[in-house]
Amino acid sequence: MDLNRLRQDSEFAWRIPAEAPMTVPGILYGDREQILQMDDKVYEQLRNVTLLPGLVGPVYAMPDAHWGYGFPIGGVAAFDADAGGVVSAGGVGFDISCGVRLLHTGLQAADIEDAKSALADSLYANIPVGVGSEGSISLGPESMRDMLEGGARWAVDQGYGCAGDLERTEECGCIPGADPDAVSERARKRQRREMGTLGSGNHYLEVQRVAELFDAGIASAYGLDPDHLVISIHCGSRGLGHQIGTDYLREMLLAASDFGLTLPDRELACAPIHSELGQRYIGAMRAGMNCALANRQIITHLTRAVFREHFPQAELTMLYDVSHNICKVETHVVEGVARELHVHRKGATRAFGPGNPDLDLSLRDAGQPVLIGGSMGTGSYVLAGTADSEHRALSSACHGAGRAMSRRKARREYGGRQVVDELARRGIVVRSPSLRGIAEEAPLAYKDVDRVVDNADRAGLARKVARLEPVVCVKG
DNA sequence: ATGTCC
Repeated sequence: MDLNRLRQDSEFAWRIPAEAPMTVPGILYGDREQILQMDDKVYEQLRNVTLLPGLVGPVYAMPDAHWGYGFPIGGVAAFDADAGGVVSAGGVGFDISCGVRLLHTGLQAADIEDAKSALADSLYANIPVGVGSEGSISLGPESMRDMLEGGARWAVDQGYGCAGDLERTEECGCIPGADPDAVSERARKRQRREMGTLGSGNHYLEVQRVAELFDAGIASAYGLDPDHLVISIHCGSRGLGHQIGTDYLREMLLAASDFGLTLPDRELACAPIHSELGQRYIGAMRAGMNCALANRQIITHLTRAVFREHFPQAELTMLYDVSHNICKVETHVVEGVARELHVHRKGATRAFGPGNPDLDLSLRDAGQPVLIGGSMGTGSYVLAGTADSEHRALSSACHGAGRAMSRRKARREYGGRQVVDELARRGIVVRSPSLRGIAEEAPLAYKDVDRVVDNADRAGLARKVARLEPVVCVKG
């Protein structure tokens, strides 16, 4: 990216000045080198977002930002419904409510050293993974509706997990306002047999070792101890979310001229929040969020069953579950005024600071756990939302390492077998149905997650708490 | 991300 087009606000914040016809500036977070290496497409896409109506405050790009569909991945944008604000299917992304759930195991790294391979085999055998993977659960029309309305709460009612899980899940596991009738028949059909499945791409289930702590106080509040094992589950709303995205992108594009919207990019198709279409999309998107929450809840249940076989003493309890592809209605103080905003976070993690009433009391003093998935074979991180993150980026932080090269290029550069062997030499056991997928997800196809997280911390988006290293990885 | 093109 050409730094000459940016104004440097601080060591870690770069501004696209709000020149007409832009109504708000764009802010990119990261160090000089990161911004320099960012694709020009991120600049172009972030600038395009600033041209949408009803924006409040700057639009933001997180340090892991890269080229996405319409909005950059790692993008944050907030709209005021009463000021003509819009909701955008491309601003949420195709994988609605993709997110990360982190579980404690109570085990130490040494406890599983001799059983890593067997554990990997069991996890791989019991948790469906890969493109089009199906589980043993099949939802009829009534159950589908209940799931779309109930989310993880529905899953717990069905026997997948316990009430304690919900206290540690965003929205207590169920976002209100979901509208199953706004979800197409095709979207539901695609999801019928996909509950409790990981999917493909960058989705995974990892057993990880707590490798380093950066804030002992918050780590203690989160129950993170050195050398303890945790489990990260990264997945979303599978075929249902994807179909909702596809359906509404098409509909929003066709309706754009009726709304008098001139789109800077077809991929930024959107609808006024107050329009019938906007409201219908929000209802469908919330159903997609409940689907993702239920999905991660069922996978939690499957994971517990596997661990019970191998380690009867293990107790899998929740640290937290948070989405990084979603539009949420939140109150934020902008220029001294509290406003209700529709905050789009696409590849950006909500990072509520201490005292936020949405947090369970057990987490409220420490702030919200911000769960960052690294690339395969590299570190993952737990951060904490801070009071500062509110005015830095509407309480948002990065979501992962962020891709550094396209999937196609990664396939040309790396062999799947070679990547698996290399990770095995480092003691990381990988199971996946797709060597091609492994090549696309090669660690070097991603940005340096350590640097991304360092800069998220230094930019004041969230505070570093712990670094996690992979031990076992089940990969889509 | 995705029954990797209805």
